[in-house]
Amino acid sequence: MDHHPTSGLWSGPSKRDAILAGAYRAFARYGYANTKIETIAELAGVGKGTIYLYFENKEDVFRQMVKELIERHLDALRGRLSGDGSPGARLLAVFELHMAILKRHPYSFSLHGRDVGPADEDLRNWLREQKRRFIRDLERTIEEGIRTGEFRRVNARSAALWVFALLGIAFLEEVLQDVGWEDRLKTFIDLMRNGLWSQPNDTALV
Amino acid sequence: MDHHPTSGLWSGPSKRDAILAGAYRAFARYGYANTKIETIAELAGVGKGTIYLYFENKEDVFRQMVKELIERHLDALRGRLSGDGSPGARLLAVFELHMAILKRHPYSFSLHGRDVGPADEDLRNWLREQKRRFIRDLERTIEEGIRTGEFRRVNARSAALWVFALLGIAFLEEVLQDVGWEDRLKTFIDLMRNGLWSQPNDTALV
Amino acid sequence: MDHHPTSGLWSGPSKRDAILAGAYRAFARYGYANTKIETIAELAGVGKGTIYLYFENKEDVFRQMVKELIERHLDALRGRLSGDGSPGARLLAVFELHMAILKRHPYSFSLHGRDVGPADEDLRNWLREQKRRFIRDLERTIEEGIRTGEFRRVNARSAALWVFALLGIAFLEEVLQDVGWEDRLKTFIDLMRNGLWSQPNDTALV
Amino acid sequence: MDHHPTSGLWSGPSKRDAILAGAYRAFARYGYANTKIETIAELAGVGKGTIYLYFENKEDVFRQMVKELIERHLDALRGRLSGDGSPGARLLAVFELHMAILKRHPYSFSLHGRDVGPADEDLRNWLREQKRRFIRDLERTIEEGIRTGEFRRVNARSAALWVFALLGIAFLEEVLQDVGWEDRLKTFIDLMRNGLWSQPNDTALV
DNA sequence: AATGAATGAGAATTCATTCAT
DNA sequence: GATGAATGAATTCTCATTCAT
Repeated sequence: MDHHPTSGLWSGPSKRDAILAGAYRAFARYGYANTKIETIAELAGVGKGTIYLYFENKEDVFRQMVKELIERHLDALRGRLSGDGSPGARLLAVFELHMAILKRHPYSFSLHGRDVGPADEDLRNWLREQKRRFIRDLERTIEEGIRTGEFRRVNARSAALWVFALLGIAFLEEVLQDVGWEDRLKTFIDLMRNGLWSQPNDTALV
Repeated sequence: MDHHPTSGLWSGPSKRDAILAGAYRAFARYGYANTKIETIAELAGVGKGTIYLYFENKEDVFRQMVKELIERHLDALRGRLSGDGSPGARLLAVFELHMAILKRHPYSFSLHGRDVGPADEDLRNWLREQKRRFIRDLERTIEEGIRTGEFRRVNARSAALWVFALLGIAFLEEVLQDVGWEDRLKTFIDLMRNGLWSQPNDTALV
Repeated sequence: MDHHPTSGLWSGPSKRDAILAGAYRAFARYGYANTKIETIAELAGVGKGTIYLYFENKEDVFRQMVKELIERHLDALRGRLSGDGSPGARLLAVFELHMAILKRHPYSFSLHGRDVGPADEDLRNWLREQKRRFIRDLERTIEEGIRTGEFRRVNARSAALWVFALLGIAFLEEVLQDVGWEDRLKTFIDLMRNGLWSQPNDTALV
Repeated sequence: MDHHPTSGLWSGPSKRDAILAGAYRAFARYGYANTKIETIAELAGVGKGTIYLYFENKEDVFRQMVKELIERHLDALRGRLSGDGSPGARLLAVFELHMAILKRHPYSFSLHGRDVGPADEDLRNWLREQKRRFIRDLERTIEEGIRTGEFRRVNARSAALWVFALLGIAFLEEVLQDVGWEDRLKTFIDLMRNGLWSQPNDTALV
């Protein structure tokens, strides 16, 4: 069984990692506002004061936690994007991995979808930049697919946005638990490939 | 001049509306934890104490604000979904309206996607129910389209999820401002109709 | 009986005054480090939070308290310095008032002599400036006395320093309680007037 | 080169001395409350834990530091007081040395005059006792001078207080840097000898 | 109804002190 | 002896909520 790149989030022996792991669980469970530093410390198995040896304050713990979380996730996806196979195969691989990660880290959801904590300007900018970079990577892959003829001739930039949006399906986790992951993934990929309409059509809208 | 159903969110003269409008701006800008009741009062142009004449407490302000926001948004979309035209045309109309609303309410996305505030069980359940209901409506429309032959024979439930996910494109608002709304919308709809791949293909994944 | 200008320190009805009065008592009794904000609040008869409506933080309470205390004291002394009578008489009046104030405000001592709290740069500069100003006023009075022939021809600036140093006698309050105020004042004034030596002498030192 | 008794305060190679020297600088600069044990350790060039090998706690560091500082200073002055020469000459010698010490140890004044740290009963009593003893020594010298006719017939106890107060001139160090030490000392001594008034006068006050 | 000064429960943060290395 | 990472008791400070006006 392969060791999933993100399954052992903050599993290192360092106090810093222990704190981030505790913060992850606490924030996911209670939301930012309802998480006490003391709770994080308890979950991390360290003293309250220790947190302040490694982080500025509560907001800083949150910020660094989110940053590492997103960074690892996107890095993992990027690994697939620049892997082997045709652009289409790589795009599907990204999808597959994304879903797998979310499946194993239900908490991750809460963070994406629920309470990204204080709308810290720094964090917001960082997130924006990360998204931008990832979308750029998607764009290049799509351009390549267009060149090889695997993809239709679409606006690569907009298509990258579209693919990124599809990754947002994460949000729906808690919405429909009655649809199995397998089915869901299969349909998504089918739609991504072939679209919803039975007849090709690009009549102007409205 | 048509009066857009959701464009004038809380534009009424009532204090309650003023408070919700202030809360909307404050929560979107600072996040739940960093928003002070006092700030909401200032933005609303009322006294701090007044808020407690209309709401139970801070969480209640947040809850009602989100509920009304989502309710109006989804009601508007539902109006299009049950309007005139073929299932496909109605689906596109929903898309179009969704984008238009987000265009006018840039803050809105923060609330949809990220900062749903405190881990309030009640609100979370309500949101889940709303999404479920809306997805069910999408599902029925897609089933109808499949029956009429307009759509391909796909798993309607999963396809509904997929469409809902696409609405999440809202997130990208702040990410890529260099892509015009028109272009983006056109490409999205094209992809939704026809998919990204040039050759129809439904080989099993992996 | 005349109402002493500094006897009713912070006797106003305002919360701010009440807090400063409480702070005065608390700091004098326990020293800066051992004074809790809560204690000040209790002595002031207000809630803990109220203090933060009027002051930045503990250090700010201390700073403003000292400033007002010194300001009133020096203003009172200055009143005598610019009053009626010959320069010599005015100088003696300053002395007399200074001693009287210290006699009535034993706490004041503790503050002067014991724990002037955090060596806050701002406060230190302010104190220095106050002393400087007061010494300048003393200097002018001494110059006037030299002109009128009441005083000997000395370096007025240095003499002003000397007089100011004598006011520091305050410190000795707690040292020798066995010497009565009357005797002490009489001797001090005598020495200030006539010096300690029986024979005039200005042989070079060393 | 003469080894000035107090000039090389805590200059020994022992850790204990290094700590006291660091504490001296830290307390003088930041005040008791704002001085962290860690800062003292840094200034002393030792580890934080080392301090607890030589001292009970923070208060103990402060107490011992002040005690040694004052003890050395007063011992040095006492040496002059019981030296050679007439009582008047010895008094002037004390003055001279006092000024010299302050000149080399500008921080010193903060400790003498202001920030005697926490309202530690033990330290306060010790300081009172030290002052009392020194003033008694001054008193004896003055009595001797009165007997020999060098000094005028004044209340020796009050005169001793007066002289001690004059030593408080230390305070003025930071106030007036534009007056040279030489001029200042000369004027002070002149005033101490001859008084400020040109005509002997001991009319009762008030 | 409307207000905002006042409050204090509750959370964040600090830092003297300990103790394993 | 020396150290400094770790700790949690003790304090500062915040801010939702109340209530007299």
